Amino acid sequence: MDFFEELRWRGMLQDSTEGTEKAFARPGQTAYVGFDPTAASLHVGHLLPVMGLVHLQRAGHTPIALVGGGTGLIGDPSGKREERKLLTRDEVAANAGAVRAQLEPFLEFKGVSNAARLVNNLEWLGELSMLDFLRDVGKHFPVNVMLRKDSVRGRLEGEGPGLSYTEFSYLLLQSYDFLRLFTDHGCRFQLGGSDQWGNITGGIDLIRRVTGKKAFGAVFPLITTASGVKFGKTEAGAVWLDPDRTSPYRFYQFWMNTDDEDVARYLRYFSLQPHAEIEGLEESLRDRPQEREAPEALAIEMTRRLHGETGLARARRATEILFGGEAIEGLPATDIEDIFSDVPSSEVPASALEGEGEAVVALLGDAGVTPSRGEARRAIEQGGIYLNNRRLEDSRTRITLDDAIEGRFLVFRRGKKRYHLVRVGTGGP
RNA sequence: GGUGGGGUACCGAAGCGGUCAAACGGGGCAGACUGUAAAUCUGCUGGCUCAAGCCUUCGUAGGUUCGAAUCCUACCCCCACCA
Repeated sequence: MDFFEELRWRGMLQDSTEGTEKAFARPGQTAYVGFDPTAASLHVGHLLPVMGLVHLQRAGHTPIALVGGGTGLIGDPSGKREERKLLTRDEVAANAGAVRAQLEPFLEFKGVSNAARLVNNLEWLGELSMLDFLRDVGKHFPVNVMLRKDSVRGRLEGEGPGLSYTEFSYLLLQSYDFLRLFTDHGCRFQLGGSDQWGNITGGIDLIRRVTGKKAFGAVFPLITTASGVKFGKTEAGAVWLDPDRTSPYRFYQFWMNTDDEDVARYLRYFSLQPHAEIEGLEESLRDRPQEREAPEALAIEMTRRLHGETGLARARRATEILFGGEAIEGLPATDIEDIFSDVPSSEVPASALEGEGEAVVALLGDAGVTPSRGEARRAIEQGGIYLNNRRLEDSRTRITLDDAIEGRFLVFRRGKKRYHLVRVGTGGP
């Protein structure tokens, strides 16, 4: 199965420019995707273009991941309603380094003939002189055409502050990137999210005007969720690839919690299992959804790929304890420490729990389990708070050292699955 | 620049001198049901408090009044039509 058929089977092809499929039919093509380092970590929303590169490489082509160390300094107006604040050079450089590391688990960067390459557009954009740029690149961009791009038009017609000259210029920079990759790396293809269509065709036009040659582009669909929430968002915020921001446990849980309606689509997007395997999971989802094979397989595969066997094992272990309904009191404190290392935690001095102890609502409010003491009281009265997996019955309960497991940990749970670990301090104020 | 209409809690939107912490809808949280799903149903949804109650909130700053989200003054910001 060639690259294009693969994308189609996976529902990953939103649109492509004319002739793209035919051009890809020849082996040994090179294609790129750009990632602007606007944050210190990629998040799951970036994963679809990443998977695009993965499938590209598996089909024998050469992927280039372009890190936008230069374009990240400018800011892409595509899909944005408002002008964004500029990041500093240091921020962008730091972010660019992180992006690079996060792509490693997905792509083969060495040891194969079609090894992935990683380039940073700061290499050429950084030394580009304004006058050269305007003469060599700007001359090829009719402003009337630029004004018709959705990314620009949306900002001009919409309400709000419009669009700065800086962001208006973004299209030229990304187009120039494509031109450079075309000439320097023989890269004829650019892939990206559907919001990148305008930028990609801009590059194709530039390549044609400058070199007279043809380049191609294809875009992936916007990932939707059945609940209408933006893909990759949870109550806790974005789901990051960086384990310091989103622990392997929570990353695993994110996939586990995927709506039934979305699981099949996500499997096709993200799973590298054989097609038959994926189809089998789809069948399982359809015929015996209560067994939850499909979301579990998805969670396992994604967590293993990003965080390795160790990360997966920890996530699984914590999941078993946290959702297996086991009594927490029987566990040794050392296990608790390990299992709950991924869960939000706070600390309380042992002295506060001596004697009369502390009112549970004060503890919950101060620890951030609930936003306020009042809400802690309400939650308890509604049966929504658990201590060491046992429901609290009375909002006037006081917590003493006796409640702590081995005198060290209090495991609170809000609702079905939001845990919080309170460590009992060894002393001090 | 002229004329008219607005700015209410997370969002939308009622209220137009006291009974307003503020209707209603959405969102959020919890409970029941389940499969760590969806849908549905129920409850809660400013803070402190066991509670009575107290404190903060209706664009901003003043004022009138026993009492203001509601009336007056100034200011800021939005929207519509006109120029």
